Order: sequence, then C-alpha cells, then structure tokens
Amino acid sequence: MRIGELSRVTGVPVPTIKYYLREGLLPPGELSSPNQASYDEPHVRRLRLIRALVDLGQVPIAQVKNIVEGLDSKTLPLHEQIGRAHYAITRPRQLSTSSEEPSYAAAEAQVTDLIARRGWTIHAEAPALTTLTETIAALRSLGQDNLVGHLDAYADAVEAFAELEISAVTSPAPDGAARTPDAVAESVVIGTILGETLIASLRLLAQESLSAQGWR
Amino acid sequence: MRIGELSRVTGVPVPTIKYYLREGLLPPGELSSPNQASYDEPHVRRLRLIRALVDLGQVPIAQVKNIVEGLDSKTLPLHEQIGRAHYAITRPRQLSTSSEEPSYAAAEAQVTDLIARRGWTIHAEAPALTTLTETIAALRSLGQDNLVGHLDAYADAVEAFAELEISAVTSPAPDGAARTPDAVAESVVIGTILGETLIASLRLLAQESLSAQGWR
DNA sequence: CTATGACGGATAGTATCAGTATCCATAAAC
DNA sequence: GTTTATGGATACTGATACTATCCGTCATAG
Repeated sequence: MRIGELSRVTGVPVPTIKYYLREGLLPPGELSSPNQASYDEPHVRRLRLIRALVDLGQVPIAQVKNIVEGLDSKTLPLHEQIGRAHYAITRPRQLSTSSEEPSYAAAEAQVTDLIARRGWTIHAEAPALTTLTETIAALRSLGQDNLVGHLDAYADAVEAFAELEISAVTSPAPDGAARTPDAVAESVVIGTILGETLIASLRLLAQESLSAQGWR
Repeated sequence: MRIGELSRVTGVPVPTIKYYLREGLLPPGELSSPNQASYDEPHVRRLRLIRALVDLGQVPIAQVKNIVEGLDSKTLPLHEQIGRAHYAITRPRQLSTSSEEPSYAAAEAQVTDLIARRGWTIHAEAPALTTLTETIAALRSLGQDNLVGHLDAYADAVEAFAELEISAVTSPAPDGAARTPDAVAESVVIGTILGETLIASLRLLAQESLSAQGWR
C-alpha cells in the first residue's frame, strides 16, 4: 500500500499523512527504493488511532507523539503508559489561581481529604490533581459550593467507570483470545481518552433530555 | 474600581482584560468621563467566569462570548442557554468518518437505540449526538467493542450526574435564599462546563489509583 | 499648578498550532 | 514514453488568544 491508498482508506489527506510522518507520529513506511515506501495494516491502525485522539480526544499533536512513542517502546511499564495518556489530556496549568490564595488552599485540603476518605493511591505529581483542585477552587469562587458538596457522589460513579474500564481491558477479547501487553497498552490509552469523550457526550445528552422535559 | 485594580483582584493582566472588553466578553465599565471607566463586583464575577470557562473548560473565546450574551439576554429560555453551553464545549466536527461508512451507520443505530431504551428526549441537532456517534464508531474501528458494550452502565451514571446537577441548581442556596432565573442560568452554565472538568479529573484520579495498586 | 503615572481606546504585532502548498527528482502505470 | 504518483524537503497559511505600542486624557501627589 502506498501513501495514496493509505489516504483513501483512512480519509486522511496525503499532506497530513506526510506531516504525521515528519512529526514521528506515524512510523516511516518500508522503503523499496530511495523514494518509494509501502505502508500496511499497522499504519492504517495507527493512523486511525491518531485521528481518534486528535479529533475526538482533542489531544495535541505533541502529546500524541508522546503516547505513540510509549506504545512503541515495548519496555514502558503499563503504569507509565497510563501516565502519558493522563498527561496528554491534562492541559498544563499556569496557576491561574495564584496558589497561595486561601480559596486555593481550601480546595487543596478538600482534595487531600477526599483522596484519604476514598483510600486512593495518588502520586503527588498527578496532573489531574491540579486540575481537580483548581476546578474546585473555581467552583467555590463562583458560588457553586453545592455542586462541590456532591463530590463523593461523583467519586462513586467515577470509581465504577474506572473499574469497568479495567475489566473491559483485562478480560479476554470477544473471540476468547488472550490480550498481548501491546494490545492492553493500546486499549488503555483508547479507553482513557475516548472514554472521556464518551462520558462527556452521554452526560450532555442526559442533561439535554432532562432540560427538554422541563426539569420537573 | 478601575482596570488596574480589576486586574489585581482577578490576576488577569490588563491587556487581556482590554482584549475581553474588545471581544464583548466583558461589558464596558461605567464611563465617568470620556476616558475614565469604573468596574465593580459584577465585572469581577464575570471575569472569573470567563477565566474558568477558558482555562478549565477549554471553551474557545468565541463560544464564551456566545454564552455570556445568553446570560445577559434576560429573555433567553433556560433550555436555549443550556444549548449554548453544550454547543460551546462540543467541537464542530467535520465528519472525519465519512458518514456513509457502514461503521458509522452501525454506531448511529446503536445511539438511536440507546436513546429509545433510555426514554431520552433528544433534539436531532444536538451537538453531543454527533460526538457520541463518532466516538462509538471510532471505538469500534479501533477494536474496543467491549467498552461500547457497557454503554448502559455509563448511561446510568451519567443520568445520575444530570439529576444531581439539577437538584444542585434548583435547590435553594445554602443561605436559604431562593435563586433568581439569572443565577440559575449561570449555575447551569458553570455546572455543565466545570462539571465536566470535575468528572474528568476525578476519573483520572480513580484510574491512577487503581493503576498504582496494580489493577489486580 | 505642573509633573508623573494610570487609563481608555485603537491598531498592530506575536507565538503557537495544525496542517497545506510547492518543488523536485524519481518511480510506476498505462 | 508520457502522464501520474511518490518521497522528501522547505515554505506558507489560517485560526486563536493574546501582547505591545501609541496617543491623548485624566487624576493626583508634590
């Protein structure tokens, strides 16, 4: 398969594929002569993954690169791969809330508290930690404390999600085949990132439905 | 309060505030003379809202404008305001999956089915509808059908979120005061958009915790 | 009462991101 | 053997979200 067919199969324009090759998101094709390369099934698959992460997951190209490098590394522990996926969808924050404000400290305390109550094991550098803290601080400063009060209800649901996703990834495939570590790593990335999109869009639909029915 | 103090209070640089004024995100201050304006509490509040939507909610400036215009309109039905919030956080899709592919049709059918089964009332143009369909199609084409198989579990949780958010918005404030329609509209926007960030970051934390504990 | 700084308003410039476009020499297909 | 496609390199583009600069005015501290 040459680049034109790869483009036709995936719907990605040729210049874009070339761009992904340049950026190292997509491994180079096998060269049969100095200017003739051939691509195959893994390339199609990888390209679909890239597009899903970029279009649906809103993952920046640089982070996609980080993720696929992890997938290709073969020696990266699964936990690290998950870290990359988490890092990819967590915007680097430049501390909009000036960190030593009292509202931020309060949010921080509440997060620590929640984690302890839940018995969660969280690394102190986890990117989601800052996001959560800042979100809570923002909700408070906007006067939405009541939402924050239901944190535990959210946490319950979210734990269920996480466990569900693990079982989806570790249980054998529909055809009964065991999963290779490669496939698991890829599934984890997809599940983490597209799972978020899935939940978000379902949530919006549920909201719209209630709203259309007039809230009661 | 002049622009310098507004900047100090909110931590937003003066040129950025000017930019928001230009874009109509922030209403102009009250002019005491042709080149002297004063800002007050509502401006602080609005600015905080803008920053929360932009920084935490990743809402594009143009969509923030759309949202605050709705908040200021006074006559916009709540349902429409919700629509604006939903539209703001739903990326315009340019149909990456070429729409008439069989995988897309299958996903479409599954979504229709889900909505019927749930008894949801959804407008056909709902932006989340396309996102959901494309996400399901992408998950399938990436071989993650098992995740898709748990759609109903997700839907259960998500319904709970939506109801919880409604009660948070419609129940009286902590101080017992009733809520004005204005305040409800703003709460809905905040809840919809920051709620998503909240859920997403909690989910990542739950995942990380399970991962750190070795999945078992 | 003037010097110094902030302010409002307008216009122009910048950085980043995610592609697109263009070239060219070579290879393939008809 | 001529048209088309390809690989690879380099340059350009459009959108987004700010920043920077100017300028004339205003406030206010000395």
